[in-house]
Amino acid sequence: MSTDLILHNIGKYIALDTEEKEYFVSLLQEKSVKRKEFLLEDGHICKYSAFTVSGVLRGYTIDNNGFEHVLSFAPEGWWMADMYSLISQKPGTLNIEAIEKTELLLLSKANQEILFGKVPKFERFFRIITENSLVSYQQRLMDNLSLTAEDRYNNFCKRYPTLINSLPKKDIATYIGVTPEFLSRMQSKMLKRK
Amino acid sequence: MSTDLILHNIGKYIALDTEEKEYFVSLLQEKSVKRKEFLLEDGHICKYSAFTVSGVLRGYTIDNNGFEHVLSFAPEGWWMADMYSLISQKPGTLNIEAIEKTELLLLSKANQEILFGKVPKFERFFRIITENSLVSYQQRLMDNLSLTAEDRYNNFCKRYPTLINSLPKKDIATYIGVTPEFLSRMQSKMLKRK
DNA sequence: CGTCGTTCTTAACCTAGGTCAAGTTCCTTT
DNA sequence: AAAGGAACTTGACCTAGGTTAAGAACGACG
Repeated sequence: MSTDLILHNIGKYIALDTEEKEYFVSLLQEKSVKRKEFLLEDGHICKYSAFTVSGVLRGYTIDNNGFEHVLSFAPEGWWMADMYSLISQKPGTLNIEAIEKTELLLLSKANQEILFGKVPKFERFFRIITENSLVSYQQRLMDNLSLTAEDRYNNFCKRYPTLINSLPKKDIATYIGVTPEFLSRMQSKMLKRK
Repeated sequence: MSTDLILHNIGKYIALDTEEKEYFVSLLQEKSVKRKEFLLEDGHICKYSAFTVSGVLRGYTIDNNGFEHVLSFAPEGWWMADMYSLISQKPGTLNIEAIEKTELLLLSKANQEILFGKVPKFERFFRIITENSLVSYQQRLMDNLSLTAEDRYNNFCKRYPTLINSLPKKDIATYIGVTPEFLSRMQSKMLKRK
């Protein structure tokens, strides 16, 4: 599996020499998940950060009434993990499933710690991407509290124009915080208005 | 101003020798903000991370209809910043205000970068607290999508029992994502039930 | 290429929580 | 201690979005 994408990605934030690159890559393992296959199920302990080389992952929780809520998607070039479980090494609540056939590179928590010891620059890399992630969750939280469902949907379309056609509508719905039925009604209303 | 609390706090995640502690402290500046005084206003660029030594800060945004939404509180021992603005050095949307007289230690973005260069361990410290913060925003987002207002209120009371009496109810309301009027009605309903 | 399960749509009805308005109580400031 | 403004409460009414149900269309797999 090609490691170009992941190295390019990291290269945006920290500079690595050839040896460091090779060492980093040696800590990764490849994994392929089929459509609808799970990478992680709730109640289990998350042992890996997953980087998507191709395909898309979906991370979601199931509430007390059995409804799904999408926490995040991980298309090409994105990382995915149950951060709560990964950090605490306690059973988590996230389900991670492939929406389509997906190729991953996995970095185990154990290897990540070893990496931090050997190449401290990676501590910086993960600090930076965690900060960026934090900012986007803060924004999403404020959006949920202050925007209408329609505005949130339009934001989603603007922000992820490529994703919009490759994701099931029901998952977009629960990502932006509405029921699939309501998204459907909203879309037909928007069409009529145009 | 005492730096015991901040050093103790950092000590939970990384070990520092006396010299490193002194160096770190030398990069901080003290600041005192009065009740209702602003530390940062929206439209400005955030230049500092603030650590609360005593008192409480409130970080909130104002939406298009003029309504406030509390993003976070920073009581004793917590950090506060407009992370979006701090990272990007672009104008932000967060207002940071003292709820009561508050004593702060400020670490400027410039000094933080210098600190990372001189004592790389701090990169680890900030990675870890950013990860923890990320996890709590993820949890809060899922709670907003799956719990009723009453459950969110009860969670808040359980999680921050000490804060509950020192914060204005209107701020608790917009933190959990309801109007102050609705929180009021909810509370009287809960009293009657008991 | 048919079929069976998922996903999507539409419609009628429902409810949690919002809005507006008017009072009351509590503080802050002088 | 008085006054003025926040913060809080309560009530009547409203609406964005949820729920339930049933049919239609899509698409994965044999």
